Amino acid sequence: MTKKLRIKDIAKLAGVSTATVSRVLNNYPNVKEETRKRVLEIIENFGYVPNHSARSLRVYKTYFVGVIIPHESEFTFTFPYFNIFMKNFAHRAQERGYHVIFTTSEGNEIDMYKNFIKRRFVDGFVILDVVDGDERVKFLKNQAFPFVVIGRPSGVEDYIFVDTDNEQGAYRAVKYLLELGHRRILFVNGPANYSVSRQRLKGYFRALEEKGIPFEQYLVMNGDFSEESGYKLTKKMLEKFGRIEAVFYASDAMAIGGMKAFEESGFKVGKDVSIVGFDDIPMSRNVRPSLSTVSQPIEKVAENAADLLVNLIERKEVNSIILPTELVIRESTIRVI
Amino acid sequence: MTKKLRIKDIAKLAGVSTATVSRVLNNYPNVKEETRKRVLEIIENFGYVPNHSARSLRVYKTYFVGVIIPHESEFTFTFPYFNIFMKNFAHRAQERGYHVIFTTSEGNEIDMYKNFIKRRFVDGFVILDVVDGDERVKFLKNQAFPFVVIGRPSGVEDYIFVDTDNEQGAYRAVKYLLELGHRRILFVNGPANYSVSRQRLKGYFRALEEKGIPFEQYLVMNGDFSEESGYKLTKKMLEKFGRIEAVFYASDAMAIGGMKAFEESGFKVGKDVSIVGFDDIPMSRNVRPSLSTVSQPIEKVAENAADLLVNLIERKEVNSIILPTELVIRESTIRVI
DNA sequence: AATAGTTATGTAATCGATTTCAAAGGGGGT
DNA sequence: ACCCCCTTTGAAATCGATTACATAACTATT
Repeated sequence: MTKKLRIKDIAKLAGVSTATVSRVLNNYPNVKEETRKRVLEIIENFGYVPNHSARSLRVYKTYFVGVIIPHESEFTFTFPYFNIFMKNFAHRAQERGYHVIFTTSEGNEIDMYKNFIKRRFVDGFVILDVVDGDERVKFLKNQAFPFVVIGRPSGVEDYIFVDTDNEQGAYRAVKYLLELGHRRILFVNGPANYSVSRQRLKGYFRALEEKGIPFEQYLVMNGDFSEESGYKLTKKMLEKFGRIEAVFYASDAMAIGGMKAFEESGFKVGKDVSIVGFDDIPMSRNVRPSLSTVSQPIEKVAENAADLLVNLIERKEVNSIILPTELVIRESTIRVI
Repeated sequence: MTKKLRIKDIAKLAGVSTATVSRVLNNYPNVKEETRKRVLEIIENFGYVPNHSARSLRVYKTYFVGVIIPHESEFTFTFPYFNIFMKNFAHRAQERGYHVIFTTSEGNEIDMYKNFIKRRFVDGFVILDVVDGDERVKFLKNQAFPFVVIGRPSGVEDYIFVDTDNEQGAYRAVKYLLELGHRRILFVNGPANYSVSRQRLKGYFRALEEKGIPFEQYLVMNGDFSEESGYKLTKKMLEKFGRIEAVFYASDAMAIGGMKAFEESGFKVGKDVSIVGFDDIPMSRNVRPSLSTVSQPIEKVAENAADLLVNLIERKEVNSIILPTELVIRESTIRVI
């Protein structure tokens, strides 16, 4: 292991003081061009890089941002593409000079955040998997600590977020089902206390309204985004209604659960019944029939989240962002007129 | 934001020196019980937590470990369950007092590691997605920097790893196909320069040998673990052989690609042909027919990796670990005698 | 040539912990 | 009362950077 170099060593080698080396490192203006060159050359030759802890201690910044996931959370389902998010978030953050600390929390989440802040582990947080009135959002807001929310919970105010246009996505999906000729469209939504659920319901409502079709409360139910809940709710609906024309599910996982239920009851999805999901998880391309769904631009969500968070930390101007979704048509839907 | 507390403040409040507070914080023996109590109470009351950078600087340890993923890597496929790995790895590391820094690298990977080491970002690394003669392994070994490898590459020596028993897994899968009555079993392996491929080939070979069936080189081919490569190779085999009894794929993704190819050619998987995958990714449960496969204990791999890495960092005794796999029988296989 | 105003550089303080070293305090034995 | 030894404590150095402040060196102006 090459022995460690300190700023002092570089200073001695270049025949200057540590202050000058530091000025060169941090691109200060008042350094003679000749000196700057000499110092940079030595830094380059010896491959010197400043110690992160020392710098961090002095400037009171860590250049780290935190991602904390509840250990029990089924985030994989409620926020699909988690790894794609992480990859793109970390990448963009890194381009901006920050690194990501990833951890899971067990029990009291807020304690984890408190601890991170007090220890000065990170300069900011990104918050995933939020619910209405989210305690973490309240806490961080209260602490005036930089953070960005993925999603758009209600019951808390005045925070910076990145979200996809759920209302628009649901609207397009339902509108498409209507255009195919379906009239009675069931909607298996997510949990009622999620803002995404509220937004998707709005979209569902708007599409019906536009076509002059009355909204019927009994056609809407709440699952928990999981495959199992999709399966169970579909079973229940089949018992209740006998025959079903079309269903819009608020997650691909629920839609896939629903597909199983239909098959078991002898209905062919994409022939006897049309279904549309939400998320466009990889599996949706591979189920038989492949699933028509609303696709979310996760990469962009991640990149924007990183940008906003860094801007927030560096006190630049920031504005929340809503990204458009896209309807992907596959085999699970069929025209009836 | 509650104003920040320093060890000095706690010392003053408790009427002792900072040295004593530090001794209490770090559980040193020579502190009078009465003093310890008083100091602890104040620490508790004021919610004091030591600054991480300062501590880090002084003790020359960061209590961080690094996970660096090549940005272009399709690790999701070659190492499925990436998020499950991360979740469990981070959780166990945290239990041991360490946190995870996650990042992606672009271009020269080794530079990234160098940088992390020189900056003293982390105390150790875990390395995923390794190939034979992996440069990162060589580099870190050479630097004598603590690291743990997931998998077991050849061409590099004397490193600590956590691996699943690929040889055993392949052996069980092929043995099962033989027991079902199949005789000519094709094998779509992974890339030849991966140790997992070599190990799985060994298992395939052993199972055949045990039944006295001669090994035929032309029945084995190399894909790249991706769904597409499974599809293409299967198409090619169908052209070549006309009819196929059974295939063992070295990844579920390839097996699922293969299923498509069979269906397109009019063969019913689980009736006309038996196929077995490897990995047990979530999708395998949901394709039709569901996929028989070899399941890997990712959670345990992750936990063991964290334990080994921390032990390595703390200079405790460590031994590499090989974890058993399990054969999961579903609908894609059928008995023929 | 004297002076003012920049520019370039160095000295030393600082960030907040841990740890070395020295010394104070307390108890036991003679 | 004295000495020794062990426990407990504090003062000050230290980790490796950045930065406030002081000063030296240079330029420009009169």
